[in-house]
Amino acid sequence: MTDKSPTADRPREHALSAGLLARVFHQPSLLYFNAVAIHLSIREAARRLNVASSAVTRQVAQLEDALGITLFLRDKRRMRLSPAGEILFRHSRRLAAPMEAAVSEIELLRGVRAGVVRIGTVESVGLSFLPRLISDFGQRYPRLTIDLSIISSSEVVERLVEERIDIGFGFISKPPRQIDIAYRRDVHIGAVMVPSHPLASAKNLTMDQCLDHAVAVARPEISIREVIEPFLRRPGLALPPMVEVNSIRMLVELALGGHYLSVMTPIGAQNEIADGRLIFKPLHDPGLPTNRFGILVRTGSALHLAPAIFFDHAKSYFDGLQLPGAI
Amino acid sequence: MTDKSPTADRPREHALSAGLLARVFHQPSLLYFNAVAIHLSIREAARRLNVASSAVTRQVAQLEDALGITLFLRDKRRMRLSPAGEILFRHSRRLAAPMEAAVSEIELLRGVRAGVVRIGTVESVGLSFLPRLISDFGQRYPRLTIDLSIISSSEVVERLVEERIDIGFGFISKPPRQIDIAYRRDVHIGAVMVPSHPLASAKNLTMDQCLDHAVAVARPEISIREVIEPFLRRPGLALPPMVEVNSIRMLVELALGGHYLSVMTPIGAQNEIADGRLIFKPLHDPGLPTNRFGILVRTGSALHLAPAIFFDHAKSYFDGLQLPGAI
DNA sequence: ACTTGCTGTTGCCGTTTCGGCAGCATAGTG
DNA sequence: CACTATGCTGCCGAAACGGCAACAGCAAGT
Repeated sequence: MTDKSPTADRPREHALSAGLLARVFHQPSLLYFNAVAIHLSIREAARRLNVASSAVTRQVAQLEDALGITLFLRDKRRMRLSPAGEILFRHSRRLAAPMEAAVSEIELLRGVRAGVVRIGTVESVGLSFLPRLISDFGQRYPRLTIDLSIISSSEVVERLVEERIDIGFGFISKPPRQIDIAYRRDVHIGAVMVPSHPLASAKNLTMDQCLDHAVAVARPEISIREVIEPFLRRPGLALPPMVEVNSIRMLVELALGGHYLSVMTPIGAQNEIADGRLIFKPLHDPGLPTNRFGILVRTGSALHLAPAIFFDHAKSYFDGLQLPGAI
Repeated sequence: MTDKSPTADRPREHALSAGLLARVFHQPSLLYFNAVAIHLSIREAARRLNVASSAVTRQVAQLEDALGITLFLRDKRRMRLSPAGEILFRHSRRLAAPMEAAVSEIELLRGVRAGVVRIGTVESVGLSFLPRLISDFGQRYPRLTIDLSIISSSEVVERLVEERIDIGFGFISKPPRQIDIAYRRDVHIGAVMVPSHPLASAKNLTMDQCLDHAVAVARPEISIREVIEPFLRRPGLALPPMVEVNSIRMLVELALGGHYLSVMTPIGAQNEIADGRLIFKPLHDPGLPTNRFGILVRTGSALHLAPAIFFDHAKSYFDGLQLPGAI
């Protein structure tokens, strides 16, 4: 009797071959049709399939009857695909991939098959979302290795182009041609501060108001800085003392200290925002763009199985996430 | 007995439904698995499938045995998909499309189904390649209507963006974001002239040499003109008398006249080149780009069936074509 | 012209698979 | 407690599959 415990499987003595998968999923008439289409001979197809030629003849005829379509032209001793047969043959080639992909993914799931996903992420995403995402994923796919690098946005792009990572997480608004933002969420830029900050109750907060106070911002090598740079100005007035740091985590800590107001997205501070220790107020400066969070892959080339599964997993994860500050 | 004449079909009294196609192509175990995955109940799946629940139970169990995988978790009276079952279920959704597409295309082929392809093309391609291409296509798909417009390259792009045509043929090197060059061939730009022209025996012909003679070129609204414009210069010397026309056909006629040398690609003159009345000599000016011939579609949105089939047909046609002047 | 070897198809039959019916054990609901 | 629902199993008849033998017709070799 079958074992009913979760994820218990029914061990097979042999791996699942493409031929066996075909027999499991598809009708013999389709299999025999494909074999005849390949060999253009009933007898040769029968030999390859290890069945009698009469079985092949009957199955093909039954398929033609069922569809009401002539699939082969019988020309003396030769079989030729009819135009309709060519069409069916061409489309039926697309049936193998889903089933083989399903089985491969199931084997990954069961730990029968191993794999590696190489990830590059900016710190704010890496420290906030990926731990949970990767933990969920690792439990589900125990034989998968995850190779994670916390790097800058520009280095995410660089490593993707150089094929040193498979998937990138970062804030990039204009990637190079070789990179595709396969998933994107736009997030407001704003001020993160303690609830007791003087600006905590301000309506329609602007950068100019922020600059009346001590401000912490990211250094130029962090991509958000490029976005807010044009707004770090106040004509005719001196800028306040600012702290420039190269860590979003440090911006959060500075805001927690109470003295500084940190200019950032809420990503990286969502825990503190959720439990009330910090608040996030979007900036309303005209022309201030949102920050574009994205999951990045290389353009064109299909992901290998493990990174593809991880990508789907990450996409579903973020789809179901109430991203703070999201539009 | 079946009619063996070419393209004779076996008429059916009813159209082919998705359900019937599923039964024709796929094993009942997969069909019943999918039904249970949808309804999470053996009895409900059985009702929808119009079979006994025992049949469903057995087919699902046989699939699990065949694959060596547990697909459902039986929780008292409830069925839940196992992780492996979720994977198979997700991938099996991709099986319907190829078979339904095959049947739809076959119905187009048989004239059971009608369709329209709206095409926009530049004159040079429209008059030279498309007549044969469309003739072949029309014979194969008798119920398809082809709506052809001969327009400028820029208008090809414009009409694609406005969804007034489905497929465009033209020379565009930098399409807007909404347009994809789904197929491209690069073609040399050069001089078309009669064999008796003084430059007919020139080696490594340049624009400067051409400008020693009477030259015919395209007007600015034809895209090739933009490409060659920077080369229509000779510092310190006067330009020769030039004819500017808005018809590639006219360029060919002018070249045939013997007096003019026409600056163009060989597309539009390939018949005259093939039979020796004209010759084509590529220009060797440093920095002169090739001209990019392309089949254009709208980015992202999938083509409807008829345009998709026409696109495949056109692609195969050009793949098998010895395009004169091609790189 | 004859012979041999190949093709696809058809008749017949045994085996395998499918699915219905009846009944079982168990869980949920009134 | 009674009733209704679930998934599963034993048994059996029907349907489908495929093998064997033979056929008709075509191609190639002698």
